[in-house]
Amino acid sequence: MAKDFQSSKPIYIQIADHLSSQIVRGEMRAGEKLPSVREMAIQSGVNPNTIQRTYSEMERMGIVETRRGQGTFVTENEQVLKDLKSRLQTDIIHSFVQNMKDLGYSQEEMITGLEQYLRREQE
Amino acid sequence: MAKDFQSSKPIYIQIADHLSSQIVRGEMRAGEKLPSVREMAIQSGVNPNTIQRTYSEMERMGIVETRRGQGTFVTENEQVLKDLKSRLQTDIIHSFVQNMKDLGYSQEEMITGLEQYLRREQE
Amino acid sequence: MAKDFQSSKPIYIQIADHLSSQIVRGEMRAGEKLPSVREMAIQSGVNPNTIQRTYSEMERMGIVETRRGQGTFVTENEQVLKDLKSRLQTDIIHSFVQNMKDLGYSQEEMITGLEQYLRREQE
Amino acid sequence: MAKDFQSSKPIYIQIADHLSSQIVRGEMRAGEKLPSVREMAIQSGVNPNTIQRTYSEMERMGIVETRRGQGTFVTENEQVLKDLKSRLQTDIIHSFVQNMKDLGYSQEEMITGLEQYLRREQE
DNA sequence: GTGGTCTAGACCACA
DNA sequence: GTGGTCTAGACCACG
Repeated sequence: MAKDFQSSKPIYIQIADHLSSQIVRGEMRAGEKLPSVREMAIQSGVNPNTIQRTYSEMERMGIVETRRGQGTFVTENEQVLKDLKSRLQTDIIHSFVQNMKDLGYSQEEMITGLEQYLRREQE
Repeated sequence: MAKDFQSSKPIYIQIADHLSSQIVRGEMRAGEKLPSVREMAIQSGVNPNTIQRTYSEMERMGIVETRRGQGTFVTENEQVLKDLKSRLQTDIIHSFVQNMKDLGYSQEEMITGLEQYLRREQE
Repeated sequence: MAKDFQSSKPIYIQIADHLSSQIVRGEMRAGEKLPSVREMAIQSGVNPNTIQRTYSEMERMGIVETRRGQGTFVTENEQVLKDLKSRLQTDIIHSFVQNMKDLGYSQEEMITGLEQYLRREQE
Repeated sequence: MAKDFQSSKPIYIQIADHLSSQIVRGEMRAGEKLPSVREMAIQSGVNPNTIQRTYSEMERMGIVETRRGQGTFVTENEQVLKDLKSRLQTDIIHSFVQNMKDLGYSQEEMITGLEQYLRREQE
């Protein structure tokens, strides 16, 4: 049972994001079966309806396919997964740059700021 | 009237973020008076309650001070503003690094990814 | 209270279809406010959650926009409504033609079959 | 193995519809033997239970008859097959007219719309 | 007041 | 067993 959700985002989105990360990182392969709605609900310590919603959302995005009576599977369309990864990456970078720009940082400052942060983190 | 809010974040937060950016960038100076709630509401095309909430939130963070009968002012405590800028910057970098890590990127990939993005943007 | 739903399709889809028809037929105009979730739930004799789902689905399709704390409105993007109407019409005709073809009917037979049906209906 | 089922309809219905079309079009004649459940399952790449259900459904509608130990056969009652065809046709036309009416089209517009669609298709 | 999320528990169709 | 729908009732953030 893992119940560490931040209150800001909906739980069903947080779980979807988490699963998407796993898929994008290759921890779950194309065609692989996801835990059943009920099982995942127990694992995550939430109501099955919430997982249902997670899976629906992911299906809507094409990340996952459901086969009736069989379960939910990572899409076998590798192109979708590739696109997903690059889209996610671009979104993250884009919002980073946007936010830094709003704060008045130049492009150089963004890079040095990031490098400093990473150096500090390594210690 | 400017009504271009993205649906994801609460409007009162979006406005607070926008004002904070202006202050941090130095477009609004310490001690400067902000528009009245009513005026700001008209400018933004938004319900005065929403602006009220924006100002309350910013006061809670120590960014602005309200003086009864006079209005709302950017804090004159320069230290707070400095801290604000560095905190905002750290938050942005932190969430960037976290998100990229979730996608499976290494520290080097984060930097090169950012550099590529910026290079592409310049063209 | 109106509870005449066919069992085959999900209720939330049937309601969405019904609302879409009304919008497409011009009975609801662009920008017009839909009944609140709770009110619509009472009108339709279903649970508010079901209407919630109806509205979400319609928003996903771009037919409707929700403004926080204000309600749900028919989109003001007239182009979307035009496209919707033509898409719905094409879909209907397409599946009609496909089904008739599967039964072995020629194009002429489809038209005469339809004309006969309509003539019979008028009496 | 043919696994191209649209997700909306149950698979066993899709197969039943497909078989019914073949029978109505005369590709399968009265009294002809259908593939065994097991064989059909392999052909369709589907669970035998699903085919079983298809055949049951078709027997319920009087389209096929199962003879113990021999298999499943298209009914030899030609009247049933005639009725089936006309019933299927009427159903298709009926739902077409109903749907078009819901969209606000007049009878004339239904016919011209259909004619236009067919003309476009021919090119 | 509005829409959005979540839980609990139930029932159904499908494979 | 699987996913999908629905109800009942609750709580929350937003405007």
